Amino acid sequence: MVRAGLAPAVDGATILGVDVLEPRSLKRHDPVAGAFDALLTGRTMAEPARRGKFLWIPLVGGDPRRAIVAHLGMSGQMLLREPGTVEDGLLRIRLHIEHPVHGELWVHFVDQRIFGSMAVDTLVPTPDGMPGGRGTTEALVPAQVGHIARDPLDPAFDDDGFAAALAKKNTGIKRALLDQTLVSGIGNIYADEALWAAKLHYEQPTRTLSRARIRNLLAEVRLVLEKALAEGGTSFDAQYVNVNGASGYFAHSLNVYGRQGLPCPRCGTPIVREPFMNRSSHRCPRCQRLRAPRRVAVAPAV
DNA sequence: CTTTCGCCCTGAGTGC
DNA sequence: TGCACTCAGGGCGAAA
Repeated sequence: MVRAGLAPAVDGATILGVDVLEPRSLKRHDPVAGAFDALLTGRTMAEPARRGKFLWIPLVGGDPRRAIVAHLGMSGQMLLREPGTVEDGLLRIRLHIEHPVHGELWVHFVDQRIFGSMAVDTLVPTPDGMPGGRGTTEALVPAQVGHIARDPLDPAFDDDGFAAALAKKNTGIKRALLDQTLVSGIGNIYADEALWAAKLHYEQPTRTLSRARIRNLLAEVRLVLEKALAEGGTSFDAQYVNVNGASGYFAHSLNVYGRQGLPCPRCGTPIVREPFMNRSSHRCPRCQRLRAPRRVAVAPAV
């Protein structure tokens, strides 16, 4: 939704100037190729693309091809503003752009916790030759995003490859969902929601999941991601606004996340919250129990 | 090689 | 009232 909102304003626009108010917001930028502002000033942007939680805006022309890369972290936002707008102290980076139709605009990278960051990065070919991400037809992806898997809403996402990877892994299903090299775009909240919908325990070993269960889980993941996109994403920061400035809460749609002690919407059993990877997992203790594998692979007794 | 862990960061919230 | 402390999140490099 950030990408879709940004697209009409930046596609075809030229960058007139760059203000970096918080250098720490450039931690993804490798200065070897040049300074962030110098690489951007005077360049024209194409349509933004997205893969997982990374957003990038390709620059038109140039050799090598480059793109503005942004990771919004948890608290990051890309906001469109009229020039002269007063922004509060959370503004980290500003792009001053001029669009052939919309005229001059400011693009604000606002990030309270400085977990997100921006960079100028080179574009490299995708190994599978498919478009680099949603929003682009070019088979290019920023170098630093190359190891990130496609997200399940990407038409080029490989369902069978994902299932095959799960069969080989020795880990729990939630760890796999959060592993951005396997599948991207799923954070702690969406993982809990999708696992609840699929009636799976977060520690269910991936190798015990049948193809049918994996298919079902992927379908639930897609529903969660689509709902989140439609509602403008999840954020618990009260000042959350989308690219047009409208408020976008998702919290009212949550079935398990943050609902410990409250009844499971499906069976009424109180939701529990359990420590997991220095974070927490929420699940229904009745709907989401560990399942025995259908076929147990037992080593033959000697 | 695979898997796990700690750190980055800061405002909101909690407890004394 | 004020202070100390905890928590939340995604990605990355280090450690196991």
